[in-house]
Amino acid sequence: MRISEGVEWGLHCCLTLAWIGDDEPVSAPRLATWFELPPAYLSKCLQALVRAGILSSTPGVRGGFRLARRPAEITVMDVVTAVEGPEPAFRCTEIRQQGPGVDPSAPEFRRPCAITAVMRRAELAWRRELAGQTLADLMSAAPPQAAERAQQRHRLLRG
Amino acid sequence: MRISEGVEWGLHCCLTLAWIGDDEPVSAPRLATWFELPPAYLSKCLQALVRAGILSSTPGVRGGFRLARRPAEITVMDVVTAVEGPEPAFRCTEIRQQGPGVDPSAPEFRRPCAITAVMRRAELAWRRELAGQTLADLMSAAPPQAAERAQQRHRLLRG
DNA sequence: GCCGGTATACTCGGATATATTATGTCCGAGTATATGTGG
DNA sequence: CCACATATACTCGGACATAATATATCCGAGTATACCGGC
Repeated sequence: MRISEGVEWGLHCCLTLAWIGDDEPVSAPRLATWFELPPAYLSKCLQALVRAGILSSTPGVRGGFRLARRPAEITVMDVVTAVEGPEPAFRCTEIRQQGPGVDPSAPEFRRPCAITAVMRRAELAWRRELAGQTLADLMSAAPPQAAERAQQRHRLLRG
Repeated sequence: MRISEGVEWGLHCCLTLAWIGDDEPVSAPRLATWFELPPAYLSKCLQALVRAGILSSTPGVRGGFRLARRPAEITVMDVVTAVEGPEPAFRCTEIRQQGPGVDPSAPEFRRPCAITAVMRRAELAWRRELAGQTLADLMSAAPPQAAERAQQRHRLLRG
């Protein structure tokens, strides 16, 4: 089990965009040099965020990405789901119905097995935590230097 | 993000072993035909459970695996950790310290970033749920037919 | 009939391949800007 | 000097390679059983 790096990248980029504000978009190569990340692959992750409606992209020579909603309306869960996909981490393959001498149409199999129930409940608790934190919460939780650095860098790279 | 199938297999096998009882061990090939799983790979997963102290293995012609502790002393978290490994799912690579014009020795970097904190908290909630459920809980949550089928199959395959 | 030695069949355990997924790269379509030109 | 057409540089977006990991397989070391021969 392993959360892809794109999640971390996406969260940091969203936070950066939140600090910069909506005045003008930031391009993927700029964000990549920002964090020393491979530009093309970061672009791929940002595209996923656009498809999820978290970011909005504007093409053109001064285009780039910006937040599609206000920071208080974007949860960490939204970003994680956008990058990782909506499927649950634990996927029951119903091996309890396999093997010799088992009737898959038995009524006991109408309900999910106890193992799946526990795993789903745990994953729900995980999602609940992530859904309870918005980008606005992260902004206030981070040290002030982080916001300053973001805005400073923005002015710097903007030229 | 995706939990490996070995977790599901390990949990089902542990539950089966709990129902069968400690009177005699069950071999990996037998458990494999049980659930129609690849025997060698299932063996690999069971070995991980042995290394974690969840199962005890006995070699020899009538050997196999059995629970090393009582079902009430084995949590779902134990099994998941044994199969998936102890590392957290989210691994912060500290990209906040990367990029031009950042001093990695700045005091603000002594504390983990807000993103990592949220991800860790969520993962902790996930682990807490899994640690709160033992094999004994699963046994009582499952329908009675499951326990019956396990014992019946055990007698059947034992010959 | 009983005991000891031996061969055997079955077990786990780790080293070795393959498949799938995540990571990384590349190039084309499109757009706002800057430039040059004519009026 | 102003308006317009055009060329351009930069953007996103998706199709195409590579690397890492999960999945699957194989074979060797070891042990309890079963068998066989001797006493």
